[in-house]
Amino acid sequence: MPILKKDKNSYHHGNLAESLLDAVDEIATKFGLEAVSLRACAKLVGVSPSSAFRHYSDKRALLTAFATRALQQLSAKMAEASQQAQVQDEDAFFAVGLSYIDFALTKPAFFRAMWREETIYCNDEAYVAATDQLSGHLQSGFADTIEDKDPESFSAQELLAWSSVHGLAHLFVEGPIGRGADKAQRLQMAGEMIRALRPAFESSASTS
Amino acid sequence: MPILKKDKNSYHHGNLAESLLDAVDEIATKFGLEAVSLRACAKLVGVSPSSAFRHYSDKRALLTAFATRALQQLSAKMAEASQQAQVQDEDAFFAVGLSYIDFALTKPAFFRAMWREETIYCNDEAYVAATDQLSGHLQSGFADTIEDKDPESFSAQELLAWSSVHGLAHLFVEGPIGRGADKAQRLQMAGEMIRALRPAFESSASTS
DNA sequence: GATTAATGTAATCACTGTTCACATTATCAA
DNA sequence: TTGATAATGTGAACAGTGATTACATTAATC
Repeated sequence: MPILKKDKNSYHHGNLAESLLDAVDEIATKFGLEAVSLRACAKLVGVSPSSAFRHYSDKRALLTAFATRALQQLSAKMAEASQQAQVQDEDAFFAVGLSYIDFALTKPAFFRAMWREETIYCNDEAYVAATDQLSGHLQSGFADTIEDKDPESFSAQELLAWSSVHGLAHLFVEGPIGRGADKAQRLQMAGEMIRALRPAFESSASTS
Repeated sequence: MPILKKDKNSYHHGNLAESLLDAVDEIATKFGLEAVSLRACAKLVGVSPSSAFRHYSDKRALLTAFATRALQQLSAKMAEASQQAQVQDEDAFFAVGLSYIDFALTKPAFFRAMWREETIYCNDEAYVAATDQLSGHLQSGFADTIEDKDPESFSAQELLAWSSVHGLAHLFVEGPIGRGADKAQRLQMAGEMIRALRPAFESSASTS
């Protein structure tokens, strides 16, 4: 279990950088991403507001670290889904895509934090690495042959795969789609959408 | 031309509600959506900060109105693209989808403002109407038969159409895709993605 | 022309991110 | 062990934020 609140009698916290991320997690989950403030995080951890700046140059840097952690969590879920699908000899992309959307539905505040150029430092080394890892999981789930491919280049079909899954996830979280539906129904919709995508992948000779 | 700055000698502005939206437009375009503050808007219009609250109950209400206006602008672009495609006997969905992505690339701050549940009142009547109109344009561009359909229900293919186009637009604006590319190159990528989507629409009997 | 509603203002509030001088503690060489 | 130094946390301050309130000015209406 992570240290969140500081021992009141000790001057040093011991693990403040991590604990601040946990605080962002907790506040964002409970009250939304907009409710995350440095001061609220510091109070939750039991530390003065200014201490945060010893570990993060900015609020933006803190949110960047949080986004990076969220991306890694999503990557782990996708890897798990992919592995499980291969064991059970099921469609790997279906499983990976569904886990992507499931994550967005389960942790909407995390999903929001991941993709926000104005609130994070999107050229941060760790953040970029995390997005690369993510796209790698999608690509390998999509066509499980390629591994060492240039993460910058996407084929039209790979672009389509990521875009459609990401788009539905985002429309669920921020848009008008699926407003009246619960999570199970939304996952059902997602499954049908991914299935409808299959014909686009089978005729591999369609792209010039 | 819209009234932005108030006549300095007159007490009343005359068109403050609209002008505040123009101010949001200008600031968001120049300095990003995060830079939009009520006070900055008021200053730009030449009016005291508190006057904004006579026209908008909230900052959130102002941003809701702005998002609504942006949605209407996007709808207009899509309608135009659809019409032009039909005149030239081209693929309507291709044109509509491309114009969706083009809008996101041209006015990223507007696109950001549209989809942000925590910063707008997403149950606002006008906002909901604007999203309905938007989805209608996508549906009619996708299959130009349906018109009076329930905007709440999407077929798997319609879901796929919106999600993929929206997803790529969002990944361009907030994500790591197309970082090194300029606008023309990104539109090229978008065109290829939409083309790759076609096989999913041709076999209409694929859905149960 | 007087009354009333609409609209803009100034002062003020709690809260935010951020900085800086300072306090406390950990680390490590002598 | 001691003492120097780096690391880490604190308290007080700053300007900027959204929001509220009592008040000022103007437009609309009868």
